[in-house]
Amino acid sequence: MRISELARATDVPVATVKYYLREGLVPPGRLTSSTQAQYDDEHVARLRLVRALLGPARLTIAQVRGVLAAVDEPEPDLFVTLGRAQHATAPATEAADPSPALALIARAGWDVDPAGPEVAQVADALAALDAAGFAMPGANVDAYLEGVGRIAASEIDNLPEGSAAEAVRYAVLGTILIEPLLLALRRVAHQHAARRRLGGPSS
Amino acid sequence: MRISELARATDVPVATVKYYLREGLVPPGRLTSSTQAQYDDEHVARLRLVRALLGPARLTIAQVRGVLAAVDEPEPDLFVTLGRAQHATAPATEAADPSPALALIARAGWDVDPAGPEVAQVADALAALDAAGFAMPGANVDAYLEGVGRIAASEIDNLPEGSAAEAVRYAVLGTILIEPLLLALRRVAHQHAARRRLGGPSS
DNA sequence: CAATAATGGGGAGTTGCACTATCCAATGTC
DNA sequence: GACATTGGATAGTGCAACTCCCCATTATTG
Repeated sequence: MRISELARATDVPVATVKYYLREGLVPPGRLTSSTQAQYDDEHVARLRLVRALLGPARLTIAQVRGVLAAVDEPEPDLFVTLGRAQHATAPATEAADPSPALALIARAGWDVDPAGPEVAQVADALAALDAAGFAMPGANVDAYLEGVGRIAASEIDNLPEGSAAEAVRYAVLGTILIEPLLLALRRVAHQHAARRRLGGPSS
Repeated sequence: MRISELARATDVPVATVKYYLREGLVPPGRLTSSTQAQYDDEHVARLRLVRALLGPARLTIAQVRGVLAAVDEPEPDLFVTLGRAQHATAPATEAADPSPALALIARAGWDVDPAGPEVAQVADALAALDAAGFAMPGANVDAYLEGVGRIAASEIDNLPEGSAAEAVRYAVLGTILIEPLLLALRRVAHQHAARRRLGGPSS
């Protein structure tokens, strides 16, 4: 298919497709002449993925580039690849004090790299809560650790068995793309729980 | 304190404080003359809150305005207030098909307003996953519902008992400010679970 | 086969947002 | 009384993500 068909198939303006091509988010088509290139279903899929990462997942162009690089990498080591994708999506951290984060993680009994960017993100999140003057009710902490632990365990358990590349794709994209769903579900669950406790209008 | 002290206390440039005043995110100080106003600790707290919402929580100025309006409202009905804050932070939804979202919610057994913005957000998130060509392993769905349900139930159970205003503040801010923490914790939990299953390097 | 439309490629312009800089007259401070 | 600071307002900046436009070269069509 030509670029205009690719654009129509994904509902993305042609100019924007060209922009993504320039930015290297979508691989170039197969040139059949100096003014013609062929695109296929993989380009369609890639373009949709880019849109999802830029839209709902709210990544920047540079972050998308990093994530795609990690996915495209035929790296056999899932650990290394996941780490690279994490690093690509991690916002510039400003080195908050990691000790509260480490205390949390110790409480959960998780075995992780204390110096990794994931821990730094937790540290940042805790620092931001603190700076905003928001004291987290201690009773919620265990719920957070258990709920999140349950989710993450299931996700890792259900990684596709097949190729390493497929597992990488699932791990990287699942981490990022599922985030909006989890947050939205939490809000729905809030509504349900609030109704139970506060007796809001029943449906 | 004067504006320069307020700025120093919160580590926000004076020009930016003025900007927030103009935008109505921070209430004006008490004028003592035409070129002097007094600010107090509440202004400091408010300013820090605004920074947290604009920074880690990634809200826009307009969204912050909406959230603060909900928090400031002496509305006794927590339901109405939470709904208003949700609406303020909800990105412009483009009306995805709600049936997959409703199926999910039915599976969880939650009693919620099927036409509310929360459900629409779930619908959008599911549509985005679909558009990106990412098929969620079905086995994870229950983990998502259980994990999120556990978290939300704890949060609602632990709302402060005191004044309605305080409960509103906790509910609104907790919903928004905790999000980065949950996502960061999930990534840490991933690392832990991945180590268990894949035998990554142990710490 | 001539006229029209579309393409790849690339530079420049636009939009939206969150600031940031500058100005000014009126005050506060030393 | 000299100098810095303030509140208030307007204009400008920087960045990210597009979007527009141009051009020489094909493709398509009547």
